[in-house]
Amino acid sequence: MAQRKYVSIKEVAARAGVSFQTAGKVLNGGDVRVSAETAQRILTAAKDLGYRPNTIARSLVQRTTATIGLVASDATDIAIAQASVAAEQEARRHGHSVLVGHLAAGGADGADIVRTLIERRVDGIIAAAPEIEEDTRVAELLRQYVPAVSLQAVPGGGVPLVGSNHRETGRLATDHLIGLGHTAIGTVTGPFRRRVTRSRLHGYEDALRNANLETPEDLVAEGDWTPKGGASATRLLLERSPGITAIFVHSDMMAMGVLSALFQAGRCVPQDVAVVSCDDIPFAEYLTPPLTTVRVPLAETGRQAVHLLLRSIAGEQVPERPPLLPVELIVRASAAPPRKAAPPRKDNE
Amino acid sequence: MAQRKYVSIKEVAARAGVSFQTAGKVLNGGDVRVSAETAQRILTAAKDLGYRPNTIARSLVQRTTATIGLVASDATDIAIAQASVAAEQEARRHGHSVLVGHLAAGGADGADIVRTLIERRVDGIIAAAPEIEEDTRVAELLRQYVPAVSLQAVPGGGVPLVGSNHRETGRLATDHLIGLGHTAIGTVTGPFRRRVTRSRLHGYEDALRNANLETPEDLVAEGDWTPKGGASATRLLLERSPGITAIFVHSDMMAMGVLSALFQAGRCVPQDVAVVSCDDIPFAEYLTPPLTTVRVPLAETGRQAVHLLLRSIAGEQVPERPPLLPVELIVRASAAPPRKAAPPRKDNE
DNA sequence: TTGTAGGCGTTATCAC
DNA sequence: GTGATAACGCCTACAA
Repeated sequence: MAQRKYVSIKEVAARAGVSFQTAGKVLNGGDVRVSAETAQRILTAAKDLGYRPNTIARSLVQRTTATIGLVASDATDIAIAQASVAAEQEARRHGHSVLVGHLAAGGADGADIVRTLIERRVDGIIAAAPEIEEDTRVAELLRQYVPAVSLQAVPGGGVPLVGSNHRETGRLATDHLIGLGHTAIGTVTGPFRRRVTRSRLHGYEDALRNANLETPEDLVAEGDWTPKGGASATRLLLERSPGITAIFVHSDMMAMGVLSALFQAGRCVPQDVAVVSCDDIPFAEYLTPPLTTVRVPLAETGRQAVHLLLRSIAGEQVPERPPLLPVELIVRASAAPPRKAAPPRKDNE
Repeated sequence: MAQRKYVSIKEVAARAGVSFQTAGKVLNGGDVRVSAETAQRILTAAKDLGYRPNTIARSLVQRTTATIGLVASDATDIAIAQASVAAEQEARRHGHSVLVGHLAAGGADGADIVRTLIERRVDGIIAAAPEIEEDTRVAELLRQYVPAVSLQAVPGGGVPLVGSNHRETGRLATDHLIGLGHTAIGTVTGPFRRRVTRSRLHGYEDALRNANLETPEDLVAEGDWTPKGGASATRLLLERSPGITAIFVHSDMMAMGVLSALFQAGRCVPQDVAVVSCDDIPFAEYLTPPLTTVRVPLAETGRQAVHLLLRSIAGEQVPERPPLLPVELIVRASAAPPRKAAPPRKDNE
């Protein structure tokens, strides 16, 4: 806590008996045309003094901060956390630091966060927060000032979008359920306003349609990505359609709530109700029962976002719609064929 | 993507027909002694041009960045994520931005991350990564350059420590189990090297000792904070001490693995084995069964870290050991009294 | 009320 | 090889 004042390049130079420009060359600039001996003198002087380069000053003259901004969800949602941690690590591997801003509940402060990032002159911004999907002010800022990459739709476009095929995800999950022999398949969705939700819902409908199954509205219940929301959506579903034998859930986090609500309603998973979800968060396999889910490459998405952004920062032209990352069904224990002759139990309701 | 060049205060001034210093006054400096009319002219000029103050330049002269650095764990661990998100939000509420660095697996890069933060001249650093508990290089940097606050022990001290009473946590959990009538109580711990682990273990032993119960080494199995580690520790425990009727787990994340392993071994929770854990992560109540756990105020810890750090940055003297945050037992369904006459089942093993 | 001078720590350019 | 000179965008005096 001795709050030692930072020593500048000049003090190092003085101690080494050279001009500060020379010191600068050996301490930072790559093209060192300095005699080995003076270089050494400068280096030891720097070490003695505990010199730390001042990136702020460097940024000022070079007009680049080697920093990227990350706007993320509240990150109670593990899926987002996965992506953002991976993004940060990847950025650092490429010599960049990351300035984060987590949206408050509701996400109304998205524009404030982005503005701050811009004022700090980040070289680029990654948006990883479904909440700002409809925020036109954020979109505006993202387009106008720095290169940006988004993990969700940006109103008005103009910002490259990375992610996976959500419709395919919904289809894959539902197909699996259909393949097992289910016909009464409900779904617990994300918020309807979210594009991910609608895409996954489309995938779900695609699958049902292909199998000539109906999709009555009773089979769809809206959640909010939280376990709690998943649980209440499930209760609603059971109430409206007690005959349901399978549920496609739009996220693993909600699936926890679904499992919990099912358990409390006395329905066994997978015997009474089969559950398939999306994401494959790290502990999906440790739920009871282990979750059958469609793996979404979250970490990889974060990394790809960084790569695209770095290319964009470097002045390269990057596609606004790079190829979607592949998803994959991970079969575990939460989905099984429906009970043959046994009609759904009516008790516990 | 039009990469508009940033406009500087000079261009704004030119457009408003004043000197750039005057423009500076109204755009930033608080003490505006400028006529309302010119001020207005400057403001509109700024808006027209899309002026964004350059924090970098400001930082250079003011020698403060209004940025704090956060060194965090890989954050697959939700507990850490909770604290760090809360910290970031709180920092922002106080006008500070947050530069994060997530340790890679193993945490060997702690010093690199801190060095980067220092070179970026963060005003202070929060360390939230158990992995660096023994890293003396990190400790050195933390002491030497900027105010810092840590959520875990720092070798050599000199850095204020925030957190909760881990020993009390262990005691509370174990006492609950004892109160329910259990006598064969095992524990799945964090890594032994970690101080948290040892403290919680001490709490566990305190409780057992007070109840005149033995603590054979067989009852202790080491985990690694992950569900997977929790699961294997549990299997080990069941193998060594099949008669166990209760388990105290050192984290909710591991508890998921414990629950899972117990389920697979055919032991019902809580009837056959009672489980009490620590943390109370957001979805603890949605596990099957809902987890009885000792709540650790993770978010609050993050916030307190920010408060302390901000005070320290302001030059205030802060205590190296501020009061520990209180923990609280949350009773849910994963712990019940042991079966009376029924000896532990031997099948499935 | 407004403008001028000087400097924050660095890098870049170009003499010496 | 080395060192002047200038600039990056802003702020804090202080002078007009």
